[in-house]
Amino acid sequence: MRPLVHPSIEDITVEGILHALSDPVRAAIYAQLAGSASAASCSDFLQISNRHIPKSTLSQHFRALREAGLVRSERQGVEVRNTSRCSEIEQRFPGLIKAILNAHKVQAISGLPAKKPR
Amino acid sequence: MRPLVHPSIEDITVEGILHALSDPVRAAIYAQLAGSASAASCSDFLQISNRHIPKSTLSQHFRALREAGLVRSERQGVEVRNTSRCSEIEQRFPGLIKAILNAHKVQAISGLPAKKPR
DNA sequence: TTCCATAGTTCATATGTTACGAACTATAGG
DNA sequence: CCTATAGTTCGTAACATATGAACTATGGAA
Repeated sequence: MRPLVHPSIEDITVEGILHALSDPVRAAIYAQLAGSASAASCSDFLQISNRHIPKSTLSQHFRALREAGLVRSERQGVEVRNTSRCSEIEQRFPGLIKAILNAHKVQAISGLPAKKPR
Repeated sequence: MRPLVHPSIEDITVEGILHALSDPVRAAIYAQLAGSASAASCSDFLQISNRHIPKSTLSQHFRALREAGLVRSERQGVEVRNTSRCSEIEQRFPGLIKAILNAHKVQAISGLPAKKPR
């Protein structure tokens, strides 16, 4: 099995970041990771998605995030802990991640059903 | 021939924007349009690219930008003038476009070849 | 009006990318 | 060594993209 490979900070591209986060599943995973600042395993998201996303697909999504340089994955015992590389990316592309996460938040709020007046 | 179709501002999604701008050609076109604030035709970019990009491909790129809600295209005589919808998007997703364009600029300066993500 | 040039779109298709079940690998704990 | 858990890899079907060829739209000239 190949070792988990990560791009160095200078090999991270805007195109790669945008492509990775243009998928709603990956955006949700990344928002979770970046928001909580704590590591999370692949199977944590299997639970969150209520097992609607096959684990092979989830594994590929994590690989995409990893290869775009968005997350760092490290094996810890039987599972793989993923942490966001947001502080590194913030250094290279200031404001980018914050703007994208905020936009996703705005969109989530706007998509909510209008509240019925009482 | 179908009329040029544009999403209304509330139908524009972050995913759509990120996907559209994750392509280096589209990102370059959009940066040009957003930067100059003036309209530009499809064939202007044919010139700029030194005809290395086929016009059918360019046409599809403009369609992608249009359908993502990033540009507005209007026929004016024989050509189609494209303008950036950045002020509308700024209202819906504050700071998003600026952060992305700035990140592309940072990357261009850092000298990395704009590689297309898989 | 007919013809032509320019600008762009659409179509067919070849090539590339993604999703997901099945089979596999890795690790920990009996 | 056996089993369970966590995740990866592989094969392939479904979907997406790039591009040449054919088409449409518009304006101007003959």
